[in-house]
Amino acid sequence: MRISTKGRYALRLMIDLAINQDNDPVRLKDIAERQNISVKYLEQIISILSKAGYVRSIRGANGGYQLKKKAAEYTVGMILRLTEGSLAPVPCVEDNTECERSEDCVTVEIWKRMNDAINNVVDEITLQNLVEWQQEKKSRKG
Amino acid sequence: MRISTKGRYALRLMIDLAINQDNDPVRLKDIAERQNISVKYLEQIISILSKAGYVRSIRGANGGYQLKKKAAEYTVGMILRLTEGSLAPVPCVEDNTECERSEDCVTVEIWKRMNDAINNVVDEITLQNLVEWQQEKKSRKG
DNA sequence: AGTAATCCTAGAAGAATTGTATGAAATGAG
DNA sequence: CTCATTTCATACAATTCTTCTAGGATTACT
Repeated sequence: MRISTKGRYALRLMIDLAINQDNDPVRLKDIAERQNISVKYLEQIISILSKAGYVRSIRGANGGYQLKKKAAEYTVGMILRLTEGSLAPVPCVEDNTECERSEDCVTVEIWKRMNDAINNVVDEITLQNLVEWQQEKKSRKG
Repeated sequence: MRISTKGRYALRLMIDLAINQDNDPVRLKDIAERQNISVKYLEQIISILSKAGYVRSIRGANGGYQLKKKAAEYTVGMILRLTEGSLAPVPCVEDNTECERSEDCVTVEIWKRMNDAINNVVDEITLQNLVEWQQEKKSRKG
């Protein structure tokens, strides 16, 4: 049960955007270097974030990306669900689609609790939290 | 981030074994019918459980499988981890293998919390709990 | 001996993951 | 206007994972 690189890279991308959010838009090229991810793969990932309206893109020379809203307004859950598709351990707990075995199914109680536990974590952590953790870590190091 | 059929079937298999645990060993054929899973796939799954010592197998005619221990002694976590491989959202939190980015990594905090949350759920639910839930459900249904 | 069960290994079809590759479109700079 | 730089769009390819199916070997009860 793994989070894929897509979701993990999306998080790092968003953190990078949040940290390097000055006046100028941030180029994918720079993010790619800092995060050690290929530009081409990042393009695909940010395209998802862009279509969802999470980031603003500026095309052409001196172009790049910016967060649309403040870092505190993005939760980890929003970002992961968007890029990963779903965080539910089984399909039936994410959209309450009943399966044909639901009459006899006891395991669904496991998945519900698991789902709640996961959501509790990812919906409570914001991008802002991550930025602060990053800065604390940096200051302790340096 | 899904639990695969392997893990889900393993759970249903173990629940079925726990419920139909009388004197006689339970045949895969019967479990397959009750759970609507192919015998051949069940063979592979129970082989994992058997090698781990979770079930006892009796070969030959009138053979089948039995739980080795009491249902209360198996947690959902034990069964899922065995069959799924790992429940950790990323590799680095399951065995504390440091990745080369750990110096700068803030997302690891997310994965740690997620991991703890998941483990909290699966390690607290026992096979016995599931059996009881099943029976309650059945009695409510009539 | 025959039947019914587990045991073992191989493999196959399809989907998901993790990217690359190619080029088009937009835009600022000179 | 042209060039360099950047985003945008789409295709596809290699690898792994998932989800089984198949065939036969082994064991043991009757």
